[in-house]
Amino acid sequence: MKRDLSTEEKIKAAAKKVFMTKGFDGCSVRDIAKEVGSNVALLNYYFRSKEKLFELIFEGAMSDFLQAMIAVFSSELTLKEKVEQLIDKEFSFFLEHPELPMFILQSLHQNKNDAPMPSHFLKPIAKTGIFEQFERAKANGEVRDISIRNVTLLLMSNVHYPFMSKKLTMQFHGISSAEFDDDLNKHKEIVKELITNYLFISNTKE
Amino acid sequence: MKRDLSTEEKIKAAAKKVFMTKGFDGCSVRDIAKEVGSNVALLNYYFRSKEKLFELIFEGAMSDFLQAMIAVFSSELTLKEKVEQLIDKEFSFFLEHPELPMFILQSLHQNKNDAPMPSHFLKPIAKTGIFEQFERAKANGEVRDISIRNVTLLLMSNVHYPFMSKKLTMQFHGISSAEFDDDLNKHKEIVKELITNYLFISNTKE
DNA sequence: AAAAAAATTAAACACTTGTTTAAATTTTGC
DNA sequence: GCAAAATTTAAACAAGTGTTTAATTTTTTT
Repeated sequence: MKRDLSTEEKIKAAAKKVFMTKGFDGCSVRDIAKEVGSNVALLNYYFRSKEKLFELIFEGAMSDFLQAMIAVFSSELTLKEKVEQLIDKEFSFFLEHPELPMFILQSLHQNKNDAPMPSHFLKPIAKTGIFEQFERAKANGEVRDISIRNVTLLLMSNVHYPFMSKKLTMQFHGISSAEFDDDLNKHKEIVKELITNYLFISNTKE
Repeated sequence: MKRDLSTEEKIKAAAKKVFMTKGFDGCSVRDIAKEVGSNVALLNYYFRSKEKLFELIFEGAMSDFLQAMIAVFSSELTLKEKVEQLIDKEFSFFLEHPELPMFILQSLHQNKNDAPMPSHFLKPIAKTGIFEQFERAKANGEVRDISIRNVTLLLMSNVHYPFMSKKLTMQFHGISSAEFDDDLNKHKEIVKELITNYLFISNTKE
């Protein structure tokens, strides 16, 4: 019946690596097969088609993408602490998966099928109660009058973009990868101060 | 000798449209030929290859990308005014060319040839004297102690990312395109206040 | 150990890819 | 008006695409 499970996993790992770096259109199934050290038929044996394999990888990436967010929001911290932790956690997460923001946005940008984002990605976030906590803090006057959507946009811009723009920024300033990583660390601290100063009217805890 | 010039321009326009929306890997030369209403051989007659045509489009896009920046920096304004104007101008520019940030970053991300950014893109910026103006303001105590590179990263993050993340954000919050555009406008004002407040040290506060 | 099931392979499928060729058409210079 | 040049076209090219087929090897079950 069942044999070594690792073949299927090996294909997924190879597909993830190749899709992430080259994108769906930028690679062939033979690229992935070569990465596995096997042949193309095996890919379709386990995963029906290139597209199905991609969707699987994409959903996994999307899940990773949101995992850090959910972890922070689920904790028992004040809103300000959560914002600070979120920025810290996301930065360290993306330092280990720097291609993720680009992969997600690029995939959504040119998705042939306009399939909406599965709601099971959003529910866990709503379930953390972060939105209610935010509205409460706003009503209490702890937080500036700003929509949660604009807060999200602010956070995502400052946390995701730097990892997407590494090549552009390095070339723009003529700096090395190491120098860019230094800038990234400074950026993290700047963003933390910048956003908390802007959002939170006083230091009083919730 | 020479005939109607517009054929070459029509091909460039079609190529720009197709490359922008689908990316280099995501389209075929026949897609572009169909957009022109002609056949594939004509593309290579004018532009040798798909790659050469793409490079042309990319350089043009890159030039557009920096044009607003240069225009603002060349003016005779204070640093604070320049920052505010830059944000305004970039937002209205990208409202008309919303695919540009994604196209630039995606193209740089998976450029097979690791050709560096041509220096003739950067010289015009340096030539505006904006860097010197910034260092002077820092020495005068008008501006916080922060590197120009971090200021750039801050500005680009908050100005470019929103346009790249439209699909993600719309799906994330379940909002319409019009609602997103509203958020975008609010974001612009938020970013202006956020960044100027952070960067520029007021006399009273000191 | 034999039979059945699962996993893996090489080869072929039909189709698309970027590019080139050579012929046809249009424009230009005289 | 005519030849030369420039433009446009259809067709072909070899190589690459995702997928399928059928045969082979390996594993599991009996």
